[in-house]
Amino acid sequence: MRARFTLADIQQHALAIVDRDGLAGLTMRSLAASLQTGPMTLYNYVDSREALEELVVDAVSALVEMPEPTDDWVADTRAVATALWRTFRAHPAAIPLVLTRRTSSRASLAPAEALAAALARGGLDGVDLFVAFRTVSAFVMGIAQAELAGRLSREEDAGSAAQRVAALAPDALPTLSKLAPVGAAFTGQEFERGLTVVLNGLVHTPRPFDSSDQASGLS
Amino acid sequence: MRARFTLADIQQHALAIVDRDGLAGLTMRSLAASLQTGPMTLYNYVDSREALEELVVDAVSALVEMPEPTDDWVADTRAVATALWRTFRAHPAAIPLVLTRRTSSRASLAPAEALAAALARGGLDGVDLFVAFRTVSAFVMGIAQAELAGRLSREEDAGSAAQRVAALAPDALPTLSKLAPVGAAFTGQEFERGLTVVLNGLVHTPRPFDSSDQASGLS
DNA sequence: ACCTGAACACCGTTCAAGT
DNA sequence: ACCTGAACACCGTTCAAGT
Repeated sequence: MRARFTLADIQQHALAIVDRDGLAGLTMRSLAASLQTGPMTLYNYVDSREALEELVVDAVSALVEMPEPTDDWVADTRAVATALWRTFRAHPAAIPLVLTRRTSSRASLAPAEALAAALARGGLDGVDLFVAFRTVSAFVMGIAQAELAGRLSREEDAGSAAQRVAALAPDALPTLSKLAPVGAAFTGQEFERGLTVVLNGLVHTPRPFDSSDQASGLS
Repeated sequence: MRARFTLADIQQHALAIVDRDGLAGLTMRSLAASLQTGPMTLYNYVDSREALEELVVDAVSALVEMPEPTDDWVADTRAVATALWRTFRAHPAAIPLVLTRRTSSRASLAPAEALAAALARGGLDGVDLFVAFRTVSAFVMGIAQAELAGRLSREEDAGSAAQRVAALAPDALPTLSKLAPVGAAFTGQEFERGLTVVLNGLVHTPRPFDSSDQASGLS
């Protein structure tokens, strides 16, 4: 019998389930039901649940709309990071998978290549390029998890973090107590502004990068 | 009958299981066996598996060795971030929980307060303080996941990422192909150097932070 | 009140049998 | 070769019964 499904079918249905029901909603059984077949049929296409999750990561990665390079490497770096951010925002429940599951597919490495290429156009290479790549990646992944995945999966409103902090002794957490209402009111621009900070760091860190070249707080 | 266990007992055993057997090794049943009791006994101390995982996050957070404040806010910010990094490095299997599970315990908010306080000592407040806090947090969390959790849970050696990339068409991934061997050879200093980039960004971004104040790539 | 065994409704996956 | 039902070894948790 010929193959009933394509890998793309499976990816599409799996991502749809994650988007609709969350990560816990995706099981071999629920995916099989979505494809109108039995659970064991999936094992003709996928080795394991782990492999299925990597397929979801590939599907999400393929949705990143890569920008065209320009002559401004900082703007290009920002554009790639923003493209990743937009994709994560559209599929927040999949973020933990993207952070956790390692893939080597073309789809998942294409955004990484675009990011590395933009940084290389800024004259970074060798260890400096590696550090810059890891730093921008870590920022994008970390803020996506904190800002997008946390909130949605837990059905938190914007003010709940503030309430949680307020419930504790404010004397022991004076700075967080002041910060919490700001965070509740100010949503959706952390990414852009935080990315500006990271990019300014890339521009203003002497090369080669070296942690002994620490900027003084008095400058 | 009096309580046989304390919450600290449960936290200690749970974290020990995660450290030894990984996240998948921690189940209500394995934890109960470790405590020499039945699975249902745990429900006298913990509402659910989710709550148990939050307890593990608290246990990890409590291990962060908070530095004393000095008169240098940049050094203090670095010290708090580094303390977090050291704790994550000692318990890499727990990192996905720390990234994913939200807690409001004193233990887990203490490092956050220390970080926010260090940034506030640098003159940051309001939205700028919030952005700076999120940015440093995102960098620490993101790089911990990428550098520590990924490698250990998958038993990857340092060169496997390079091999994966090399296995693909290098023509399509020219920058990553050059970058992969660098990453394989250069391990363990991404955090320090990346953190320097982020801190330099904080120092060199005009206040109030605004993404229109983007540094030019020509500076 | 605190404890806990039996049982239920799941889950991923092995195995063996179908076509 | 590709498909797939039955069954196995798990899992978190409800329920009810113990002390």
